[in-house]
Amino acid sequence: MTRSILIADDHPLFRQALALAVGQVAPDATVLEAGTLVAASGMVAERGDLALILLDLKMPGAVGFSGIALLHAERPDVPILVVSSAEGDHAADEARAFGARGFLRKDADLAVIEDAISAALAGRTPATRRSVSSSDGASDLDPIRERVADLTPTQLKVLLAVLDGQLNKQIAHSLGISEATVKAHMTAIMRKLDVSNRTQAALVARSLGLHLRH
Amino acid sequence: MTRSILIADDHPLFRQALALAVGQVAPDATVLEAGTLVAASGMVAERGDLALILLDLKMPGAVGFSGIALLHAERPDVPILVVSSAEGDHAADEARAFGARGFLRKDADLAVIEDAISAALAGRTPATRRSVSSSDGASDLDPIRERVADLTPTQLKVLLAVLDGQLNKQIAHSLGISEATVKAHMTAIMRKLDVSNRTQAALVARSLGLHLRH
DNA sequence: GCAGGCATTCGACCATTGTCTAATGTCGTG
DNA sequence: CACGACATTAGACAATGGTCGAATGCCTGC
Repeated sequence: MTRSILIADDHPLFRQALALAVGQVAPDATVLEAGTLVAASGMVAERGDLALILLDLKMPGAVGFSGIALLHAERPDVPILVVSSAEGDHAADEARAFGARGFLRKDADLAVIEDAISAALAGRTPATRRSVSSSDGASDLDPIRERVADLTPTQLKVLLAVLDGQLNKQIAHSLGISEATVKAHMTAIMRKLDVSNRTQAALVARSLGLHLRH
Repeated sequence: MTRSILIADDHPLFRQALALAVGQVAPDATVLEAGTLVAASGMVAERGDLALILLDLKMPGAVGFSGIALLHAERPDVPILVVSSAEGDHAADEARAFGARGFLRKDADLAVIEDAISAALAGRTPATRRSVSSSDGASDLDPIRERVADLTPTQLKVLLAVLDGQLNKQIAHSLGISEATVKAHMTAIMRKLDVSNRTQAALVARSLGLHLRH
C-alpha cells in the first residue's frame, strides 16, 4: 500500500528540508508539495492515500487559521501537523482548536520534527509542547471559537464560501450539491455560531480569524 | 444665539482640559460632555445648536474610525475635530477621509489646540499638519475607502446597522424610515462599495475598520 | 444486531433581500 | 429663477435566503 504526505509551505527551501525529514522517517511515502493553499486543497481532494499534511501557518491564500480549518474540513481523517515560524504559545492551542493534530516550531530540532512526523503517521498525537496553563490544562478560548471547531467539514467549506460573499447558488455549484442542501448547512452553521442570518455568521467567522484570500 | 460644543472622550480629566481650552476660545458656548459613543450620538441628535465636536479617536463603543463616520453621518454640517493620543501620520488622513474636519495630537501645544478650535468654529479648516506626501498631496488611500467616505449620512447609518447584523425591517424601525427606503439605501451602498449583496458589503466595511461595539 | 444520534441530502413553503421605476424636496450653478 | 444633480422616500416585483419536515446512510454504544 502506498501512502503520500503533503508538504504545504510557500518557501521552496523549507519544503525541501521538510521533505528530507519525511524521507528519513517514511522512505516509502510519496511526497507532495504545494506552495499555495488552493494547490494544497486540490491535492488533498485528489489523493486518496494521503496519510499526513505538514502545513505552514502562514500560507499564501489564507489568513490566520483558515488554512487548517479548510484542509481539516476536506479530509478530517488526515492528521495535520502545523509548522510555524515563531508564534506565541497561544498559537499552538488555537491551531489545535481548528483541527490540527500537532504543532511544530520551525526552529525545533530535526529529531523533534522527525519524531512528530512518525508519531502522527502512527496515528498518535505528537508529544509537542502543550499549553503552559497551570494545572487543569483547560482552554479559556472563546466559547464561540469552540463551536467553530466542531463545525462539520461540509459546514466549514460552506462558511468559508460565505466569507467570500458567494450566493447559495454559487456555493451549491462549486460544492456539487443542491442549493437546498447549502441552505440546510447554513441553518446548522448559524445555529452553532448562535446567530440568525448569514451576515452575522460572516462577521463572527471573520472575527475569529477565519478568512480566505483570492 | 447660543451654541454648544460637544467633547467626547472617555477620560474625564482630558475632557476637563479640553473644556478649559474651549472656554478660552468660546466663553459663550455651552460645553457638553460624553464618555461613550452612544452618549455622544444621543447628544448630537438632541442639540440643534451644536457648533463643534471634539472627538477622541479611541472611544468606548467604536473601533477605528467608526465613531467619526457615525457622528459625521448624524450631522454632516457640524465640524469634527479628532483628538488622538499618538497615532501615526496616516491616521490624520484617514480621519479626514471619514469626515473629520481636523486632526489634533493630544501632546500638541495648548495654543495649537485653541487655534484649531476657533478656526473650526469659524468654519475654516484648522491648519493642522497634513499629509507629508511629496508634491501632489493626493492620497494613495484605498480607492474603496474613498467611496465609503462619500456615503451619505443615512447610508452610513444603514451600513453600520448592517454591520450589526440587523434586518432591513429592524434598521427601518430604529431609523424611523420605511423598509423600502432602507432597501434603496442598501442598493446605493452596495453600488458605492462595488459589491452585490449585504454580506459582501459588511465584510468590506469591516475590513475598512468600520464597526460598532455593543 | 439494533437503537439512537448525527451528517448529508432534498423539496416545499415563507421571509428577507434586492431591483426598477418614480415622485418629492433640497441645494448649488448658470 | 430655472435647471440639473442627487438624497430621500416608497410600491411592485423578482431573486435570494432561511425554516420545516423528511429520507438516507454512517457510526457508536448497548
